[in-house]
Amino acid sequence: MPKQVDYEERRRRIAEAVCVLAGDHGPEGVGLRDVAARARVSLGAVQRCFRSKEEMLLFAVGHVGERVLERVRAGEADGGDRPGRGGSAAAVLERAVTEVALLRAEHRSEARIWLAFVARAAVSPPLAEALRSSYAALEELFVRLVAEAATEAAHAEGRAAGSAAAHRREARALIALADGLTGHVVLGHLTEEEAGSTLRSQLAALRERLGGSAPSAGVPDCRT
Amino acid sequence: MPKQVDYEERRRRIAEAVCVLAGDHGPEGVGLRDVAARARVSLGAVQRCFRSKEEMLLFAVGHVGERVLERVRAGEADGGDRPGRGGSAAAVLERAVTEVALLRAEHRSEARIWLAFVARAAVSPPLAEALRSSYAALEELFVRLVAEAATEAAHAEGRAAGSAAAHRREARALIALADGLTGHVVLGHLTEEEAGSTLRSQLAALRERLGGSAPSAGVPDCRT
DNA sequence: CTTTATTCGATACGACTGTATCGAATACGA
DNA sequence: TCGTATTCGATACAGTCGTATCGAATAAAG
Repeated sequence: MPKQVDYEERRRRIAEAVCVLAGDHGPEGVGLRDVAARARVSLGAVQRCFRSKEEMLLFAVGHVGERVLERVRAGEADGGDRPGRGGSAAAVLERAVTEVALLRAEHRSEARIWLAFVARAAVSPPLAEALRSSYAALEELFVRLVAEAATEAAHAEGRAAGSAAAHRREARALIALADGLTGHVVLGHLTEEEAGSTLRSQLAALRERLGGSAPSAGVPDCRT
Repeated sequence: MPKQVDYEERRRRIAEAVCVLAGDHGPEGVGLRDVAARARVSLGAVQRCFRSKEEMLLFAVGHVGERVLERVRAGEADGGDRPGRGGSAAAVLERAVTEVALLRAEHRSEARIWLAFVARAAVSPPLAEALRSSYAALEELFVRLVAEAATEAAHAEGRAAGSAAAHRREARALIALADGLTGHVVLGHLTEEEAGSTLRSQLAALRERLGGSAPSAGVPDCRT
């Protein structure tokens, strides 16, 4: 038998290279040769790892999606384990949506890649399918977070939490808002701070809503 | 002199062809030859109209942006002229944001194009500049609409309208929400109806917020 | 050591791409 | 009517793309 290689590790490394290049030139702008050079492997190696370019891009977008979802879950665990500390359900939700929005400069590259892949998905059905499953998982996670925040708020004020349908609508709105803000920051229409402020103000409004009909005098509204 | 042609008309026709093709294969996927064939002109004619492909794409995205903004303004005029009818400021705002979200199936192509161009703008600075100016205009328009809706609601309840900064934040959130929903519909993660419902429920929440701190018992919440 | 299955890097190929060039056709000004 | 400036469509060109192919190198099995 020939020299045995760790294909998984290699695929990951190639995916990493794809991400870097796709962030700089868009998914269509990356060539297999550039990827190979960036990943320090030969063109043939790339070809043996992925049957086609499309398959490579598919793997790469899954890679990014997993990383983001992983960070979201990590933030959930940090705040959710000790529900008495500063990590209330509302705080966990805020951290999650901030993570998804990819506002921080260090994640700007991921934001560009994600945006580019979403756009390309409008053309490539298999890519669309991959992204749909990512969003489906994200939505379920957010529905749960919203519901938890709602019961928390409702319990504090002695009211009933909203319906599951309402929670789902709020979750969808949050994800869409985060995605939209991501695009606006990548575009340069909004700065990182402006987008963050917008996001936080909407979260504050959501908290008020979830608490029941009581307007709640002292909600900390974030000015900017 | 040679046969004189209407360049403006030709550029528009070419831009139309670019839009159709870019909607199907993405902006990178359109070739000058395909554009020429679609617009029923020769390759040379396209080259004479636009110095380069980039310039052509720039013109095309401006074309789309103008069409959308035009529709938004048209909806504004329809509802704003008679502020006693069903066209309250809030209704005008709703129509505007719905138009921007490009949810209707007949505008799906425009939605795909816009998404693709936003993604490409992350790579092409001149394209980003063009889109930024489009968003800047859109934001000013929405700030105005939100402010009008706020004064309307505040007057009805005898309270003071919010600050200009608050209105701007709401406007930005609305645009981002609309953009995010556009993407989710194009992707197939949400149906047109789901996105519309999400949008309307957020608008209802915004109306409550703008009315002052009174929770207002009978706001028509739209279930889905 | 020999055999054999597998991976290696390189190179070849055909199909595009955007751009440049060019002679013919055209229609106005003199 | 002649001259000329301009537009026309076609073709040439250099480059890149993704993919296919191929002999050499490699390492486990017999």
